[in-house]
Order: sequence, then C-alpha cells, then structure tokens
Amino acid sequence: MARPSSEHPTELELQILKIMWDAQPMTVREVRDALEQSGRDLAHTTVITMLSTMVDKGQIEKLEPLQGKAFRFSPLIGRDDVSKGMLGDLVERVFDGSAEAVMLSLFDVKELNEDELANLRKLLNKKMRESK
Amino acid sequence: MARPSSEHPTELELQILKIMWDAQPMTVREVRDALEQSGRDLAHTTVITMLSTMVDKGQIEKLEPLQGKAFRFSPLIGRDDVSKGMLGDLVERVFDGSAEAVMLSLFDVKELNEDELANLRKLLNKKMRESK
DNA sequence: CTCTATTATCTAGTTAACTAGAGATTGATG
DNA sequence: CATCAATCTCTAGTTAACTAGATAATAGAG
Repeated sequence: MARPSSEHPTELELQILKIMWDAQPMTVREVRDALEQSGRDLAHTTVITMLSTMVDKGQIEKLEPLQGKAFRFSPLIGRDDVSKGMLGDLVERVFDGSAEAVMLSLFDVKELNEDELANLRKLLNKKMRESK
Repeated sequence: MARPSSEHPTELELQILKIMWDAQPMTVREVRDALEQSGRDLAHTTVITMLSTMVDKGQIEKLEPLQGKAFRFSPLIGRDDVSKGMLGDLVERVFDGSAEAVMLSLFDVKELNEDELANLRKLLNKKMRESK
C-alpha cells in the first residue's frame, strides 16, 4: 500500500480551497483563472478533475448553474478547521505535541517586529487570565 | 506530472529520522525494531529500501560495518533544521506567512497550562528586549 | 571448510496525487 | 433551427511514496 492519505487537503486542494474561501461560489473557469493568477497554469479539464475529487472527498459541494451551464462550487470546510487541523497534525507529528517547541521554532522561522510581539504578548496575557 | 515533492521528509522518512536522532548510528534491524515499537510493522526489506532512498536524498549516510556485515546509518540532517523547515513551510502555505495567526491557532489546538504560558511569556519578553 | 542464519540487492507491484486529451453536450446566437 | 464556443464526461497516463518477495552473498558456528 501507499501512504495512508491523511485526511488533510493536499497541496493543490489547499490552493483551491484558499481561492474559494475568498470568493464563495465559483465556476471552474473562475477557479482556473485564479489558480493561473497565483502561478499555477492548469488545463481546464485538470481543474474539473480536481474539483470532482474534492466533491467526492466532501471538501466542496457542486451547485446547479444559475443561468448558463457552468456548475458552481462552494467550500464545505472552513479555513479555520483546515489550518487548525494541519497545525495540530504538525505539532503532534513533528514536535511531539509540544506547543512550546513550536513557539520556539516559530521565533526562529519568522522575524517578528515590535508590534507583532506586543500583540502576541497581549494575547498571551489574555490567555493567562483565562486559565487563571 | 505528480506532486513536485517538497524537499521535506515524507511521513515514514520523518519517523525514521526521529528514531535515528535518538540513537545515532543504527543498523537496519535496529531501525526496523524501533519502528515496530512505535506501531509500524514493516518487512525488513522495506526498511532497507526506505533507508536506501533516504541515502539517495542525502538525509542519512551509510557507514561501513564495524564487525559484522550489517551496515549502519546516521542522520545527516538535524532535528531542528527539519522541524523549522516544515513549520516554516506550513506557516507560508497555510497561514500565508502570518506567525500571529499560527500562535492564535496554536492556543486553540493545544491547551497550555499556567507554567507553559508563563514560560512562553518569559520567552516573549526576551524576544522583545532583543528586538528593542 | 561447510553450513546456516542473517542481511543485502534487485525487481516489481499498489495507491494517491496530480495532469490532461478526445469527444459528447448544450446555452446562446443569427 | 443550425452552428459555434464553452463546458463537461470519460478515460488514461506519470510520478512519488511506499511495500515486499525472490534470490544472492557472507559472517560466524561447528
């Protein structure tokens, strides 16, 4: 058998979801154009195939055409669910569940300016008050 | 063409690397046993194949046997490089480069106790002093 | 030095993730 | 209502990531 296919969206699926999260119901052509905009030039049929498998996976839904014959598609899963799911997965798989380790790495990975740091501290203080 | 294969280790490769990071040079059998310990029961030859491709990819190196005929393998890439690489990738791909968004999600994904939160704040304060 | 248990090599098969063409369909146009 | 241009369906091919067997090779026992 091959890799067990985590339930997370694959790379291209994620790209497509991100596009759809910004503009709810979209036709194949609109998705294709948006994909091209972000540097991924795929054949029209390729996009159709992708969208079909995404429907099969329950990531998006297929809506009947309004006037023409072009089907429209809408995401069924939310941005937050996906990003949290993928982050949680990484935390477990790579960092063995240590949120602290993630934070530490994050400081190294991304340079944060003063505003961002201040913002984070505010967030952290709020969290601390909540957990009392 | 299929997916472009990010330069990051795949799932099984990561598992193997994690095992090796804990016990430097290992034989195939040792790797296989450790894998079985963590619930992944693979054929001996499967492990050999994996290790070979990992050598090809430059992730590990093959060392001559000391006494017997069993080759030993050692990681060539470090735990930190890999985890930072994978985290950085996720930050860009899923969170569009926003470290803040990652932190926010992290709070939801993992429950942090007071000590951990305090520790993080200490870390954050240190960071803020550094960036002045 | 012969035998055996262990280990390695080579080959090959499966599945998921893409990628896209050939041809059928059909809304819209004149 | 015939034609066209856009859109869809069906089929098929590629690659990476696994998975492992059949067979060869050899260190070590006796």
